[in-house]
Amino acid sequence: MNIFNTLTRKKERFVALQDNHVRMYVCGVTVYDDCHVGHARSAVVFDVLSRYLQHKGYAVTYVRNFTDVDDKILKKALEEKVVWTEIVATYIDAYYRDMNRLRVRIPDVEPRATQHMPEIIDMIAGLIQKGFAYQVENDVYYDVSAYEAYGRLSGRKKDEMLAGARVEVDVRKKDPMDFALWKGAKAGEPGWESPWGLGRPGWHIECSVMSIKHLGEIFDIHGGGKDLVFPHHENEMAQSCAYTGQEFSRYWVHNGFVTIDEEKMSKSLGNFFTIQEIFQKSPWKKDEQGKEDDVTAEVLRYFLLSTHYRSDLNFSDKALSEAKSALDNIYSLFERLEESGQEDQIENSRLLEKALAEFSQQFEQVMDDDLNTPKALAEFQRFRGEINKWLASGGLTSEAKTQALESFRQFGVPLGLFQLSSKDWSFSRTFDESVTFGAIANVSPSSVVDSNWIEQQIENRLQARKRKDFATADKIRQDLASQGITLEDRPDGTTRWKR
RNA sequence: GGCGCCGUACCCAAGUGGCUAAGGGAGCAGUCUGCAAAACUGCGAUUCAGCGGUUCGAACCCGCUCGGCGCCUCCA
Repeated sequence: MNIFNTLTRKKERFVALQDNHVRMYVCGVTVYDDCHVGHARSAVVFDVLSRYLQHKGYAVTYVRNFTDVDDKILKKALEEKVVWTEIVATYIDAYYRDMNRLRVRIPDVEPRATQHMPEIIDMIAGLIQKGFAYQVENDVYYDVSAYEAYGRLSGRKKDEMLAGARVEVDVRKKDPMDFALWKGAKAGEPGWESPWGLGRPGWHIECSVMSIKHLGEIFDIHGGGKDLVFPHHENEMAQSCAYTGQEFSRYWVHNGFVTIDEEKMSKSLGNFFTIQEIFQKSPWKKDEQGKEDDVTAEVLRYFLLSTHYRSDLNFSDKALSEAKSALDNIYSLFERLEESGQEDQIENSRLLEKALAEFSQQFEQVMDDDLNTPKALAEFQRFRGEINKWLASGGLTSEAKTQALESFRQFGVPLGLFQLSSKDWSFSRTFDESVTFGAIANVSPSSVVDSNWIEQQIENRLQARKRKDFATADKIRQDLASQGITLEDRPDGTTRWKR
């Protein structure tokens, strides 16, 4: 497959370092707050990358870290007046909760900075020894002037960046671009024993240490959001290459932002939605059995994959409901494919086989092209259209239907889509257009009109229809409609309602 | 100030040198239905922000202009 490499700024043919084994490292999160949709995107994108590599037959070793000691965590602990480790525990739990709901697979290794202190200290000591780092009081800095390739990943030159640097420069640093490898502990801060006194690692060093430890000095893929390109990944690469004297990651993969009104979703702008609140406010919630999140997760994943991973993606209620509508079509096809077929429709069934071969070939081709998930979804939709036409013109054999359904499920696996039962999906149709993820806080739509009363009205209407008293039946429908409730009569005689 | 990305139908979004410019949403029409809803079918850009250039040929390459965004500071 081909993948866009930030390092070379072009699509490159992906060749694994070792036969069919792919080693990938993705920067996870700093656990000091709930994750928002931007984090969800990154998680889903790399989830799909790892799934697709597996689909292609690679064995994948996927490492994703937790940054579990850092300034933001300590700040949060002070604000909340709790021990910093409690902040870490709380948000790691929250992270797992969100990732599970999004059906993001758990990586093979999830290392934490605090569990790698001896290795971190070793690497820093090694960098000092090789002349790439220097100590100032209780801090250690990486010396960018000792590493001439600095700026290679992000495509910038040290001098050019200086012009616009808006940061207050620590005068003790040799070069303003030098960054901390080790930070001496100030009073009240946690610290680990080191040759430079009590302290904690700088942000970038942990990823170098943990990727090298778990994947080796050279590995295949290093990923993250595009905001990590500079300075995080630039620094990681500089210190790793300086330390090992070799290449570090061979392919650097970065996903685009999630935006709100075309502006980057971020904590500082305050324009973010947490994954948790998306699920809580979801209009597609079901009330029973803990399955309530499946539909929302499916919608969110479809939405996140409907734009190419390197482009920015604008988040809105409208975009989510469009994803829901697109999925409705797929799942309603599933319902029809689950019904028994017409055994004499051999010709259509033969055409289906041909279309299926073409679909699977197209799917791989577009996914091979830098993980073109929007096009992959378009291929699914196109295939759906073809099947519908055969279904409308005579039908398909039961065998063909089963085969078609299984293809959707099989090729849905790399995307983490199309795995729900059509039944679970169809009973989720409770979309309420008045629900706005941002505006409506804790108003449950069902609190407006009592559902028991609605059920009673539906029963009354059913009786009226049985007597062929359509005037009464229609009046009941209209009354409900005036309160924003739509009724839907099913072929099996039951009536479904939605607000 | 430096570096970079983007601008495709009413909306979202693929396509990045040559077959009819994918797909989804919305809309409209039809099928189905007691009526509806849902679903299904059909319709929909002579045109790709604007201008100029390269080329036998450009939405795709080059230049300029306009508009939007990002990184250079913690950030997925």
